[in-house]
Amino acid sequence: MRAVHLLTKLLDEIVADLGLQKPAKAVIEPPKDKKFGDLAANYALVLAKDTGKNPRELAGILAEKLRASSPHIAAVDIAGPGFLNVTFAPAFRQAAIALIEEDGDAYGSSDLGAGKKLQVEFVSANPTGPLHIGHGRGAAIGDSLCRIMRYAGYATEAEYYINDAGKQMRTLGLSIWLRALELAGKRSDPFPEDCYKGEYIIDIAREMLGKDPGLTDRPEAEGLDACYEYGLKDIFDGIKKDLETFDVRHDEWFSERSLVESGAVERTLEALKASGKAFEQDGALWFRTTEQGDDKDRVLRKSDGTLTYFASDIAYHADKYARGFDRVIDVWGADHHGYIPRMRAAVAALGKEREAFDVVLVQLVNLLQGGEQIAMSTRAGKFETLADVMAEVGADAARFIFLSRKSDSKLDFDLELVKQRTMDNPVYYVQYAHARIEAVKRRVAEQNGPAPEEADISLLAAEEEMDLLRLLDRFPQVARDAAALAAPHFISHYLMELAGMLHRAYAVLPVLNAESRALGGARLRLLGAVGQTLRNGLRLLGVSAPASM
RNA sequence: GCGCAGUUAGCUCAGUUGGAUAGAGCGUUGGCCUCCGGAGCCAAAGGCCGCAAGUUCGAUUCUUGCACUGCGCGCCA
Repeated sequence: MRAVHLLTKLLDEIVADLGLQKPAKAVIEPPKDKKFGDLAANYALVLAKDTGKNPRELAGILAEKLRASSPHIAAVDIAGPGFLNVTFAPAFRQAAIALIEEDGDAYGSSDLGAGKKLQVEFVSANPTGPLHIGHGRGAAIGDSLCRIMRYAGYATEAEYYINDAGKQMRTLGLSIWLRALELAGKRSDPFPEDCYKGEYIIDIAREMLGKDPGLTDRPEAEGLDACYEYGLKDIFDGIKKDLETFDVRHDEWFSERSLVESGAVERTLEALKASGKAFEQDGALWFRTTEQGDDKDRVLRKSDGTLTYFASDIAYHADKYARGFDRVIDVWGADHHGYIPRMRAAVAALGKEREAFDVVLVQLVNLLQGGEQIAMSTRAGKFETLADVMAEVGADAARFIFLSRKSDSKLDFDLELVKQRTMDNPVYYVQYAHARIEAVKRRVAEQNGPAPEEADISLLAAEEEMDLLRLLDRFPQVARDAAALAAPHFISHYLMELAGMLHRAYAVLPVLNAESRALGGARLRLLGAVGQTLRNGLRLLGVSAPASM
């Protein structure tokens, strides 16, 4: 980031000096091959397009001015069609260490979000059963996103939306009630198809009967209510516990029922009618979402008088903005993608700009064991639930796998692989890099090795050392990109690269047996900076950075 | 039928404002432990970036068409 900043500033000044407009498509990035230098700029290429001049000629002018512009720039080469390949002076590279030491846990943070209030809503699973592995992926992505956005300067809150008002909830109460009747020997009809058939429903019913043997003697309406309330609480306690085990925290648990009961949904519908966005037809109330590009208009209140899920969802999002959030990110299962256009239409109708609402889609997780698919929707699989999977592979490994793919692509989660400690399972590779650095620090302290105070940073000149410095310098940009594109996998990929570079350097650059204590000390500080950066990145993923393994 | 995603090495996947010789891990083959942690390192082989057109100095990236895979298309939630 530092290097990019400097070069951007210098080039912008030069372009302005020449009386040219900074091209919109100007980009500065690390070249694919490090033999091209530290950073490559395409300024001459895009300026040539804008001005109609020869790109290599322009590059020559820019390069000459750039060479004279700063002592930090060691070399500027012109390559290919007109790239400017810039190499920085070693002292400038080496200064990254002091910067990282100074910034510490904040190295890589930014003010991209400028303090704007952001809400990330995720998991929000219907409380009709325990969380499964797919929810785990959503939880990992949502939680990591919160950490990344917070790091990038957004005032971020995590929220769980509880769908406790709809038909599914009545079904939950009914399912428990019927199981209770069965257990009490008062019912022998087949269990209805449309009720929840999971084992956990029977457990809940049994538990209720244990506490209240007279449950099934009560009138049905009363019994159903009791079953619903008890089941909701029981399942929610389980969900909260599962999320806790996964180190996922929500700041707010928002109840759909509270919206309905407070009249907020009705008020929202009235407002939509008043503004002409909603209309009556065929005895139902419709929302004109087609005005905003949806395929068809959507029903808000059915002709039987009941509300659709969409109706309360509009009220819910209105409530989010009313609570002062400038921006909202919903993390949804990819099977809900068809819902996005109407939700966008709703947000637009609420008078919010396009940037105020984003959806991160999370694709399905395919749970495998040794390459064999495990069914998740039935109760046949032993590892059906998130809790079971966590107990089997651990939270760190699971999170890293979830966060090492972009969210919008399918993910095979193979229990055998995730348990293995190989590069098929890179969390250990990254954690091992951190543990190794900590081990070196311990060893150096024990054996009275070189101290940081003895370091002469300018001795860091080996290829591996410069490679590490280059990579460390890139982290702030990676963290920023991850925030800007809501892409946690940028972080995990960067960490794998940094860990790989560390392992490579580790093999050839001893601290204790360095040529001098000044060099050993410098390497110690370099390793310290790598360790700090690894910790910062792992923290953004919610994965631990162990001192030993 | 319409819509949304995906298609990159044997396998699992990176690669966003169009750029240089398309990357990583696993797997395969061959090397490295008197030396701070071998959960590691080094090297080699492995590619019509789904197919075909178009846009231009340049396309894995943008446009269009086609193929295959997954998902979605209700006065369900």
